[in-house]
Amino acid sequence: MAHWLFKSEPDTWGWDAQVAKGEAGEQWDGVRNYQARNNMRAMKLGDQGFFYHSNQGKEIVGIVEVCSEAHPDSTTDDPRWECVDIKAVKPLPTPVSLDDCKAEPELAEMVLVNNSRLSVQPVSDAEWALICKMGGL
DNA sequence: GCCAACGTTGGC
DNA sequence: GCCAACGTTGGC
Repeated sequence: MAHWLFKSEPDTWGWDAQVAKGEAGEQWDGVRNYQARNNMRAMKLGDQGFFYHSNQGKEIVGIVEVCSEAHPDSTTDDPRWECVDIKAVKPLPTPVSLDDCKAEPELAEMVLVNNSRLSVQPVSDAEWALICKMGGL
């Protein structure tokens, strides 16, 4: 199973909002970046990802699961943009901050560390396992 | 609030 | 197809 990382500003769409959606989930709309879109196209039902708060907190706060594969983004008429639906699975007992990731040599290659502007990122199996551990899971 | 990094756009 | 200009993102 592939793993991912979704970034959002908590002011706009935070973990609490995601949790409030429950099992129904919510489309991860508003992505206007080809790399991010391509990552979403590659997602399969049941894939899991981290939910990251940018700007405020700058930490991974929870785990989400893809509950609908890529479909047209309903917030635009532009057919280029697609998005997946995700639902909250569980919070991390201990949020893992960007600083924590930077301080961990094994995460030096992480996209979050190297290309923080990409809003939907792939996460390797090793990174996934390590961050879950760091988060107290 | 600033600014560096990055991606996209559009003129040529 | 190149590249300068512009807009956006996100860490600090």
